[in-house]
Amino acid sequence: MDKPDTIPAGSPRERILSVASDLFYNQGYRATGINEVIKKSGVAKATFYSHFSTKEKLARAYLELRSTEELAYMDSCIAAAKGPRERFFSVLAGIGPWLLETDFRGCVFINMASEVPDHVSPLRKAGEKVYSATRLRVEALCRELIESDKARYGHLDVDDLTNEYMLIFTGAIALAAIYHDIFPFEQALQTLQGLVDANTG
Amino acid sequence: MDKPDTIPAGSPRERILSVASDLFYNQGYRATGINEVIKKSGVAKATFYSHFSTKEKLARAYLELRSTEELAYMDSCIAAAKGPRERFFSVLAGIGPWLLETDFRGCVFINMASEVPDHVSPLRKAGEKVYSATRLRVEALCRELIESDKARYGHLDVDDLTNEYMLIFTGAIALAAIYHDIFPFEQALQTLQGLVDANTG
DNA sequence: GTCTATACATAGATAGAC
DNA sequence: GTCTATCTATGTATAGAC
Repeated sequence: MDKPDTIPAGSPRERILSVASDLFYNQGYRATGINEVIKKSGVAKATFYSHFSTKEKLARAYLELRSTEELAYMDSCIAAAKGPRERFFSVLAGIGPWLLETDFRGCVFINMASEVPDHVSPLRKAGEKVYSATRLRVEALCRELIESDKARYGHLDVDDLTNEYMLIFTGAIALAAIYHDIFPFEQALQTLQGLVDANTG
Repeated sequence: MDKPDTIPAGSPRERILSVASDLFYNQGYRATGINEVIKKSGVAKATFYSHFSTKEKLARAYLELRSTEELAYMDSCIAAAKGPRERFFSVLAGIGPWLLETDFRGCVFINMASEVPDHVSPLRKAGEKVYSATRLRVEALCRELIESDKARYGHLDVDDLTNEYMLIFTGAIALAAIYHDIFPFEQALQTLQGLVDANTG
């Protein structure tokens, strides 16, 4: 079960992080033991502890890695989209494939936060940072959309739209995890369309 | 730390459940040991195991208890509200005080799901049930609102509005946990108002 | 870097005396 | 129901030989 039959490539540190990232996310932080990480990484115990002196340090590196990866993925989704309207939807649209890939395991940072009682722990702050960084991107896209067509989107408020976007975005991830299904994501896309297509009287 | 200095009242089973409910929610499911529950409940080990043969059984009872409590709270919020419009907002409005009480620890069921890898576990199904039950209530309130004033709300679709409500509702709880702050809840209320007050052209 | 051994605590769970 | 003792596994972490 925890034999190193498939050891990932790379340096010891990369292997450890890769394995930990997988296990922490897919079976939970506290459910994952250091020994399991060590065995599946194919490193020696001393090697592990030379790179990560405590489990919490490893968890920090895990969250750091995921932050980088997820923001990079988000940026790639934005970059691939053409025009203000498609770009606007791209952040939310991007989580569709991601939900399928991750088998609806939910948000890395919300999941970690639920296992960390101390609300000033660095393990909780990581989530705050990622959501703030996400919000910055969404806000820019909202502004871009509104200014791209004042006649059509001029009635919308950047801050309000950004808030709504973040709520729907986060809600879709959480509900998809609860229902283990893609439908909340589709509802979210539909809702977002309704928000920008509704006219004020 | 785990001494029974404040043992709750009631039968052994009630005491165990009460303590477990507190600990599972506030410090996490896997972070909470059976021994800790036993000590803080002020029961003997054999007594504990006579009521709950495994930790998972205790977790099921915990989720059952929380389901009942939360739906009852929701119903009381609805019942206390006057008129279709206030009733419509009451479900979302009710989580404001709840967020403060729980110190933004997030959703009981999402938190548990994040610690349970097996997506067919009963511990995950409990969350699905509660969200479905919540959705039923929200749907009824949406229908009630729309039919209460066809001129004002007649352009709204019950299913769409319900979907949006659930996304915003869930997103607010998750974001409040991430930010450890009430502001996502306030944004959610504002968003919900915008949804029902916007006119179609 | 590798390996084995081992520390010490705690996990979930059981047994037996009262 | 109570109590203490104990089992076995696993947790995090350290030490020492190679």
